[in-house]
Amino acid sequence: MGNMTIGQLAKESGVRTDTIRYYETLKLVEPVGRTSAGYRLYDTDSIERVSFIKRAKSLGFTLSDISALLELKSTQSATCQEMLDRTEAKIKEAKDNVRHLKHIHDALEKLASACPGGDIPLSECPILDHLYPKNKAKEPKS
Amino acid sequence: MGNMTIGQLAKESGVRTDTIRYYETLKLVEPVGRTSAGYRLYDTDSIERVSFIKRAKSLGFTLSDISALLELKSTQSATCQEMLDRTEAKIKEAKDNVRHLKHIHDALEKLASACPGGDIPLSECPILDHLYPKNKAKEPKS
DNA sequence: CTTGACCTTGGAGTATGCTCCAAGGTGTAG
DNA sequence: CTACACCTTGGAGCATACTCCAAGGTCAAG
Repeated sequence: MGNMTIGQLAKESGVRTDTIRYYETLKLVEPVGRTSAGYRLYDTDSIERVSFIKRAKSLGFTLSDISALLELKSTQSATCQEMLDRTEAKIKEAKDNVRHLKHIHDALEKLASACPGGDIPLSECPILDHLYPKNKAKEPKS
Repeated sequence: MGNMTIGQLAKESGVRTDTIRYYETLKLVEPVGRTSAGYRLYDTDSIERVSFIKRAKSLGFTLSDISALLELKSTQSATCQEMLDRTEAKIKEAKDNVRHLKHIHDALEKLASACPGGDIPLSECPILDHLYPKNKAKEPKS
């Protein structure tokens, strides 16, 4: 086997040739061989492997995570539990990120709802005043 | 005014001196003057300004956004509406990010719930099979 | 006068995941 | 034989927001 050049693998997997070569430097993919001229050769398994990287990435796994997953996969004694553990760690990460972003979102919403918008001068904007509270610092109630 | 060195400003604002100098290269802060020896001098306004950057950053504004906000702030004719617009753009960004992360989260949850975990060999793991579906490709039902 | 904490500048390094480039070799169609 | 598309390598660049370093000047205490 070894019926595909890097360009063809790129087309099949939807990943650029440069990216595939970059993945090779990270030992995520390896050509199955080389032509006499030095061209990398790949087979259908390579497509699966590159597609796997793509899918895992879309689920939030970093290339470093993926490297670990591929190592795990090639370990004879590896169990489902280990895969589940990694997945759950990623779920926790996603949850934490969602929580953080929601916090930001809510704070922004709160600010926005306090702002009347329109042609009111910026110096009286409650959003800006919250962020940069030096405006109208003190102004006796007289 | 100009009663503070960069180290004191750092302490007051909770931002490192290096970071303040970095912000200076981006024109986000400027010392109000220099000593005869060339030391940067700041005043209490500088604390407000650096604190503003810190707060805006915590709400998801990038340094580039913040640069634009500061420019807006120094514009005479600026209105509340412009601040509100920027805030709402950030809200949309946050929403989009939350949506994306939730999507990832849900996909991961779904995978995790299909996985029994335990000592089952990885070759039979439904998570891995989803990501790298070459396992047990075909196996007649015999 | 020395020590030590502070300040200066310019530039390099970190992390992530590519993306692009130059200079050259290869392979195929007409 | 000549295009032209493809392949090779090594290395640089991008974006973001710092962070650290070296080599040197400054300042206050003892």
